[in-house]
Amino acid sequence: METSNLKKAGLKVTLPRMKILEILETSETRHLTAEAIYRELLDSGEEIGLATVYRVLTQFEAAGLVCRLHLEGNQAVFELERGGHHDHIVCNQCGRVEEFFDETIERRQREVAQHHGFAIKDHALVLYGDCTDSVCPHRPV
Amino acid sequence: METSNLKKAGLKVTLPRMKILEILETSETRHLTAEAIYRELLDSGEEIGLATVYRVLTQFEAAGLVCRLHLEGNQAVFELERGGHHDHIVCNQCGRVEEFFDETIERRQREVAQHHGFAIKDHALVLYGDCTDSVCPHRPV
DNA sequence: GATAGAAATGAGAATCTTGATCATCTGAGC
DNA sequence: GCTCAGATGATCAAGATTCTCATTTCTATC
Repeated sequence: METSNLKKAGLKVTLPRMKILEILETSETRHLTAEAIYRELLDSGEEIGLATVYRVLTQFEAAGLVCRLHLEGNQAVFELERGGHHDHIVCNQCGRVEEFFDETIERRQREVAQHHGFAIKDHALVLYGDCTDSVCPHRPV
Repeated sequence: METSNLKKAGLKVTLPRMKILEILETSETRHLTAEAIYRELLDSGEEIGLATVYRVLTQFEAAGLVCRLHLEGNQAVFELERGGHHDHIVCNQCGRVEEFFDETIERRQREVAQHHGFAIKDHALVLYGDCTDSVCPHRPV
Protein backbone atom coordinates (compact mmCIF):
# COMPACT_ATOMS: atom_id res chain seq x y z
CA MET A 1 0.00 0.00 0.00
CA GLU A 2 1.24 3.43 -0.92
CA THR A 3 1.42 5.44 2.26
CA SER A 4 3.94 7.98 1.07
CA ASN A 5 1.21 10.08 -0.53
CA LEU A 6 -0.43 10.48 2.84
CA LYS A 7 2.80 11.37 4.61
CA LYS A 8 3.72 13.79 1.87
CA ALA A 9 0.41 15.53 2.36
CA GLY A 10 1.10 15.92 6.06
CA LEU A 11 -1.63 13.46 6.95
CA LYS A 12 -1.19 10.80 9.58
CA VAL A 13 -1.30 7.31 8.17
CA THR A 14 -4.44 5.85 9.65
CA LEU A 15 -6.54 2.85 8.85
CA PRO A 16 -9.56 4.80 7.54
CA ARG A 17 -7.38 6.87 5.24
CA MET A 18 -5.62 3.82 3.85
CA LYS A 19 -8.84 1.94 3.30
CA ILE A 20 -10.44 4.88 1.53
CA LEU A 21 -7.40 5.32 -0.70
CA GLU A 22 -7.48 1.63 -1.45
CA ILE A 23 -11.10 1.79 -2.55
CA LEU A 24 -10.39 4.78 -4.76
CA GLU A 25 -7.47 2.92 -6.30
CA THR A 26 -9.12 -0.42 -6.88
CA SER A 27 -12.77 0.30 -7.56
CA GLU A 28 -13.77 -0.38 -11.13
CA THR A 29 -15.83 2.80 -11.16
CA ARG A 30 -13.38 5.62 -10.99
CA HIS A 31 -15.96 8.17 -9.92
CA LEU A 32 -17.45 7.45 -6.53
CA THR A 33 -19.76 9.31 -4.20
CA ALA A 34 -18.92 9.52 -0.52
CA GLU A 35 -21.87 7.27 0.15
CA ALA A 36 -20.63 4.68 -2.33
CA ILE A 37 -17.24 4.61 -0.64
CA TYR A 38 -18.92 4.33 2.73
CA ARG A 39 -20.98 1.37 1.55
CA GLU A 40 -17.91 -0.37 0.16
CA LEU A 41 -16.23 0.09 3.52
CA LEU A 42 -19.18 -1.44 5.32
CA ASP A 43 -19.32 -4.30 2.85
CA SER A 44 -15.68 -5.10 3.48
CA GLY A 45 -16.33 -5.16 7.20
CA GLU A 46 -14.71 -1.86 8.14
CA GLU A 47 -16.37 0.16 10.88
CA ILE A 48 -15.70 3.57 9.45
CA GLY A 49 -18.21 6.37 9.88
CA LEU A 50 -19.70 8.36 7.07
CA ALA A 51 -18.47 11.57 8.67
CA THR A 52 -14.94 10.24 8.46
CA VAL A 53 -15.38 9.44 4.80
CA TYR A 54 -16.44 13.00 4.07
CA ARG A 55 -13.69 14.44 6.24
CA VAL A 56 -10.99 12.30 4.68
CA LEU A 57 -12.16 13.01 1.15
CA THR A 58 -12.11 16.72 1.83
CA GLN A 59 -8.58 16.43 3.16
CA PHE A 60 -7.54 14.34 0.18
CA GLU A 61 -8.95 16.99 -2.08
CA ALA A 62 -7.03 19.73 -0.28
CA ALA A 63 -3.90 17.62 -0.55
CA GLY A 64 -4.42 17.12 -4.26
CA LEU A 65 -4.87 13.36 -3.95
CA VAL A 66 -8.41 13.34 -5.28
CA CYS A 67 -10.63 15.76 -7.09
CA ARG A 68 -14.25 16.43 -6.45
CA LEU A 69 -16.74 16.81 -9.28
CA HIS A 70 -20.18 18.28 -9.07
CA LEU A 71 -22.15 16.54 -11.74
CA GLU A 72 -25.88 17.10 -12.19
CA GLY A 73 -27.65 15.75 -9.18
CA ASN A 74 -26.86 16.72 -5.68
CA GLN A 75 -24.10 14.33 -4.76
CA ALA A 76 -20.48 15.12 -5.48
CA VAL A 77 -18.30 12.38 -6.88
CA PHE A 78 -14.64 11.87 -6.11
CA GLU A 79 -11.92 10.47 -8.31
CA LEU A 80 -8.28 9.70 -7.69
CA GLU A 81 -5.99 12.36 -9.07
CA ARG A 82 -3.84 10.48 -11.53
CA GLY A 83 -1.71 13.10 -13.16
CA GLY A 84 -3.28 15.14 -15.85
CA HIS A 85 -6.28 17.37 -15.86
CA HIS A 86 -9.27 16.21 -17.84
CA ASP A 87 -12.93 16.94 -18.34
CA HIS A 88 -15.92 14.62 -18.33
CA ILE A 89 -18.74 13.26 -20.45
CA VAL A 90 -21.70 11.80 -18.60
CA CYS A 91 -24.35 9.57 -20.09
CA ASN A 92 -27.81 10.82 -19.23
CA GLN A 93 -29.15 7.29 -19.43
CA CYS A 94 -26.69 5.03 -17.66
CA GLY A 95 -24.67 7.57 -15.68
CA ARG A 96 -21.43 6.30 -17.14
CA VAL A 97 -18.64 8.86 -16.87
CA GLU A 98 -15.88 9.14 -19.45
CA GLU A 99 -12.86 11.37 -19.36
CA PHE A 100 -11.38 13.43 -22.12
CA PHE A 101 -8.82 16.11 -22.72
CA ASP A 102 -8.86 18.48 -25.63
CA GLU A 103 -6.09 20.97 -26.09
CA THR A 104 -8.15 23.12 -28.42
CA ILE A 105 -10.83 23.61 -25.80
CA GLU A 106 -8.24 24.27 -23.12
CA ARG A 107 -6.54 26.90 -25.24
CA ARG A 108 -9.76 28.63 -26.23
CA GLN A 109 -10.78 28.77 -22.58
CA ARG A 110 -7.59 30.58 -21.69
CA GLU A 111 -8.06 32.96 -24.60
CA VAL A 112 -11.68 33.67 -23.76
CA ALA A 113 -10.85 34.28 -20.09
CA GLN A 114 -8.01 36.61 -20.97
CA HIS A 115 -10.23 38.46 -23.38
CA HIS A 116 -12.67 39.08 -20.52
CA GLY A 117 -9.94 40.24 -18.19
CA PHE A 118 -9.78 37.10 -16.09
CA ALA A 119 -6.69 35.20 -15.00
CA ILE A 120 -8.15 31.73 -15.31
CA LYS A 121 -7.38 29.43 -12.40
CA ASP A 122 -9.65 26.50 -12.93
CA HIS A 123 -12.61 25.34 -14.90
CA ALA A 124 -15.38 22.80 -14.82
CA LEU A 125 -16.58 21.31 -18.07
CA VAL A 126 -19.07 18.49 -18.22
CA LEU A 127 -20.80 17.27 -21.35
CA TYR A 128 -24.12 15.45 -21.01
CA GLY A 129 -25.49 13.15 -23.65
CA ASP A 130 -26.66 9.69 -24.51
CA CYS A 131 -23.97 7.14 -24.94
CA THR A 132 -24.46 4.79 -27.83
CA ASP A 133 -22.78 1.99 -25.97
CA SER A 134 -24.59 -1.28 -26.58
CA VAL A 135 -24.46 -2.16 -22.92
CA CYS A 136 -25.99 1.16 -21.89
CA PRO A 137 -29.12 0.36 -19.91
CA HIS A 138 -31.54 3.03 -18.86
CA ARG A 139 -31.54 4.76 -15.48
CA PRO A 140 -29.22 2.64 -13.34
CA VAL A 141 -28.26 5.43 -11.01
CA MET B 1 -45.00 44.27 -17.15
CA GLU B 2 -44.70 41.41 -19.58
CA THR B 3 -47.28 38.84 -18.63
CA SER B 4 -47.48 37.11 -21.99
CA ASN B 5 -44.48 34.96 -21.14
CA LEU B 6 -46.33 33.54 -18.19
CA LYS B 7 -49.51 32.91 -20.12
CA LYS B 8 -47.57 31.32 -22.92
CA ALA B 9 -46.02 28.93 -20.45
CA GLY B 10 -49.45 27.93 -19.20
CA LEU B 11 -48.86 29.61 -15.86
CA LYS B 12 -51.49 31.72 -14.19
CA VAL B 13 -50.49 35.35 -13.90
CA THR B 14 -50.15 35.81 -10.16
CA LEU B 15 -48.56 38.44 -8.00
CA PRO B 16 -45.67 36.27 -6.77
CA ARG B 17 -44.78 35.21 -10.30
CA MET B 18 -44.86 38.75 -11.60
CA LYS B 19 -42.76 40.05 -8.74
CA ILE B 20 -40.18 37.33 -9.18
CA LEU B 21 -39.99 37.96 -12.90
CA GLU B 22 -39.63 41.65 -12.21
CA ILE B 23 -36.71 41.06 -9.90
CA LEU B 24 -35.02 38.83 -12.43
CA GLU B 25 -35.53 41.49 -15.09
CA THR B 26 -34.44 44.51 -13.15
CA SER B 27 -31.78 43.30 -10.72
CA GLU B 28 -28.34 44.57 -11.55
CA THR B 29 -26.91 41.15 -10.78
CA ARG B 30 -28.19 38.86 -13.45
CA HIS B 31 -27.42 35.70 -11.50
CA LEU B 32 -29.44 35.36 -8.35
CA THR B 33 -29.94 32.63 -5.78
CA ALA B 34 -33.44 31.75 -4.61
CA GLU B 35 -32.52 33.24 -1.24
CA ALA B 36 -31.40 36.49 -2.82
CA ILE B 37 -34.68 36.79 -4.69
CA TYR B 38 -36.56 36.00 -1.50
CA ARG B 39 -34.69 38.71 0.38
CA GLU B 40 -35.40 41.25 -2.34
CA LEU B 41 -39.06 40.40 -2.12
CA LEU B 42 -39.05 40.90 1.63
CA ASP B 43 -37.16 44.17 1.26
CA SER B 44 -39.75 45.46 -1.15
CA GLY B 45 -42.51 44.57 1.31
CA GLU B 46 -43.88 41.51 -0.42
CA GLU B 47 -45.06 38.67 1.77
CA ILE B 48 -43.97 35.83 -0.46
CA GLY B 49 -42.74 32.57 1.01
CA LEU B 50 -39.40 31.00 0.24
CA ALA B 51 -41.13 27.81 -0.84
CA THR B 52 -43.01 29.78 -3.44
CA VAL B 53 -39.80 31.28 -4.73
CA TYR B 54 -38.30 27.84 -5.24
CA ARG B 55 -41.49 26.50 -6.75
CA VAL B 56 -41.88 29.40 -9.15
CA LEU B 57 -38.25 29.29 -10.21
CA THR B 58 -38.52 25.58 -10.93
CA GLN B 59 -41.62 26.25 -13.02
CA PHE B 60 -39.88 29.09 -14.83
CA GLU B 61 -37.01 26.79 -15.57
CA ALA B 62 -39.33 24.11 -16.95
CA ALA B 63 -41.02 26.78 -19.05
CA GLY B 64 -37.68 27.96 -20.40
CA LEU B 65 -38.02 31.42 -18.86
CA VAL B 66 -34.96 31.09 -16.66
CA CYS B 67 -31.99 28.76 -16.46
CA ARG B 68 -30.45 27.33 -13.37
CA LEU B 69 -26.69 27.18 -12.92
CA HIS B 70 -24.77 25.14 -10.41
CA LEU B 71 -21.65 27.13 -9.69
CA GLU B 72 -19.15 26.13 -7.04
CA GLY B 73 -20.83 26.37 -3.70
CA ASN B 74 -24.05 24.72 -2.83
CA GLN B 75 -26.61 27.23 -3.93
CA ALA B 76 -27.94 27.24 -7.47
CA VAL B 77 -28.25 30.59 -9.20
CA PHE B 78 -30.97 31.55 -11.64
CA GLU B 79 -30.77 33.86 -14.61
CA LEU B 80 -33.36 35.13 -17.02
CA GLU B 81 -33.24 33.27 -20.31
CA ARG B 82 -32.55 35.94 -22.87
CA GLY B 83 -32.13 34.09 -26.12
CA GLY B 84 -28.89 32.36 -26.79
CA HIS B 85 -26.95 29.75 -24.93
CA HIS B 86 -23.79 30.89 -23.23
CA ASP B 87 -21.24 29.77 -20.67
CA HIS B 88 -19.88 31.55 -17.62
CA ILE B 89 -16.73 32.95 -16.07
CA VAL B 90 -16.79 33.47 -12.32
CA CYS B 91 -14.37 35.59 -10.34
CA ASN B 92 -13.00 33.66 -7.38
CA GLN B 93 -12.56 36.89 -5.47
CA CYS B 94 -15.67 38.97 -5.99
CA GLY B 95 -18.05 36.34 -7.31
CA ARG B 96 -18.83 38.41 -10.38
CA VAL B 97 -20.27 36.31 -13.18
CA GLU B 98 -19.64 37.09 -16.83
CA GLU B 99 -21.11 35.36 -19.82
CA PHE B 100 -19.44 34.28 -23.00
CA PHE B 101 -20.04 32.23 -26.07
CA ASP B 102 -17.33 30.67 -28.17
CA GLU B 103 -18.18 28.78 -31.30
CA THR B 104 -14.81 27.01 -31.37
CA ILE B 105 -15.40 25.50 -27.95
CA GLU B 106 -18.96 24.55 -28.85
CA ARG B 107 -17.82 22.83 -32.01
CA ARG B 108 -14.98 20.96 -30.34
CA GLN B 109 -17.35 19.75 -27.63
CA ARG B 110 -19.61 18.23 -30.23
CA GLU B 111 -16.64 16.62 -31.95
CA VAL B 112 -15.20 15.24 -28.74
CA ALA B 113 -18.56 13.83 -27.67
CA GLN B 114 -19.09 12.20 -31.03
CA HIS B 115 -15.62 10.75 -30.93
CA HIS B 116 -16.47 9.10 -27.61
CA GLY B 117 -19.74 7.73 -28.95
CA PHE B 118 -22.01 10.22 -27.20
CA ALA B 119 -24.88 12.16 -28.70
CA ILE B 120 -24.34 15.37 -26.79
CA LYS B 121 -27.49 16.91 -25.34
CA ASP B 122 -26.19 19.57 -23.04
CA HIS B 123 -23.10 20.83 -21.34
CA ALA B 124 -21.97 22.85 -18.38
CA LEU B 125 -18.85 24.97 -18.66
CA VAL B 126 -17.72 27.36 -15.99
CA LEU B 127 -14.34 29.07 -15.89
CA TYR B 128 -13.02 30.23 -12.54
CA GLY B 129 -10.36 32.89 -12.18
CA ASP B 130 -9.44 36.24 -10.74
CA CYS B 131 -10.93 39.17 -12.51
CA THR B 132 -8.56 42.05 -13.00
CA ASP B 133 -11.37 44.53 -12.69
CA SER B 134 -10.25 47.52 -10.68
CA VAL B 135 -13.45 47.53 -8.69
CA CYS B 136 -13.09 43.88 -7.75
CA PRO B 137 -13.12 43.69 -3.96
CA HIS B 138 -12.43 40.50 -2.13
CA ARG B 139 -15.07 38.05 -0.90
CA PRO B 140 -18.35 39.91 -1.20
CA VAL B 141 -20.52 36.85 -1.44
C1' DG C 1 8.47 -1.48 23.71
C1' DA C 2 5.76 1.71 27.01
C1' DT C 3 3.98 6.50 27.10
C1' DA C 4 2.25 11.18 26.37
C1' DG C 5 0.32 14.47 23.45
C1' DA C 6 -1.54 15.66 19.25
C1' DA C 7 -4.33 14.37 15.81
C1' DA C 8 -8.07 11.44 14.06
C1' DT C 9 -12.30 9.01 14.60
C1' DG C 10 -17.33 7.79 15.36
C1' DA C 11 -21.97 8.80 16.58
C1' DG C 12 -25.19 11.76 16.35
C1' DA C 13 -26.72 16.43 16.21
C1' DA C 14 -26.84 20.37 13.32
C1' DT C 15 -27.07 22.97 9.03
C1' DC C 16 -28.17 24.19 4.57
C1' DT C 17 -30.64 23.83 0.42
C1' DT C 18 -34.48 22.29 -1.70
C1' DG C 19 -38.84 19.69 -2.32
C1' DA C 20 -43.44 17.92 -0.32
C1' DT C 21 -47.92 18.49 2.28
C1' DC C 22 -52.11 20.55 3.04
C1' DA C 23 -55.28 23.96 4.42
C1' DT C 24 -56.30 28.48 2.78
C1' DC C 25 -56.47 31.93 -0.75
C1' DT C 26 -56.64 33.99 -5.52
C1' DG C 27 -57.28 34.61 -10.45
C1' DA C 28 -59.89 33.51 -14.87
C1' DG C 29 -63.97 32.60 -16.96
C1' DC C 30 -68.88 32.80 -16.65
C1' DG D 1 -69.98 38.61 -8.08
C1' DC D 2 -69.38 33.28 -8.08
C1' DT D 3 -66.99 29.02 -8.65
C1' DC D 4 -63.24 26.10 -8.89
C1' DA D 5 -58.84 24.81 -10.51
C1' DG D 6 -54.67 26.25 -9.59
C1' DA D 7 -51.43 28.89 -6.54
C1' DT D 8 -49.68 30.16 -2.15
C1' DG D 9 -47.65 29.99 2.59
C1' DA D 10 -46.30 27.74 6.73
C1' DT D 11 -44.45 24.05 8.20
C1' DC D 12 -42.49 19.80 7.84
C1' DA D 13 -39.28 16.58 5.52
C1' DA D 14 -35.40 14.81 2.91
C1' DG D 15 -30.77 14.53 1.33
C1' DA D 16 -26.03 15.88 1.50
C1' DT D 17 -22.55 17.53 4.12
C1' DT D 18 -20.35 19.54 8.22
C1' DC D 19 -19.78 20.17 13.25
C1' DT D 20 -19.23 18.70 18.17
C1' DC D 21 -17.10 16.31 21.50
C1' DA D 22 -15.89 12.33 24.02
C1' DT D 23 -13.02 8.44 22.90
C1' DT D 24 -9.43 6.23 20.29
C1' DT D 25 -5.23 5.89 17.52
C1' DC D 26 -0.63 7.46 15.59
C1' DT D 27 3.93 9.24 16.11
C1' DA D 28 7.63 10.81 18.48
C1' DT D 29 10.08 10.16 22.69
C1' DC D 30 12.13 7.81 26.52
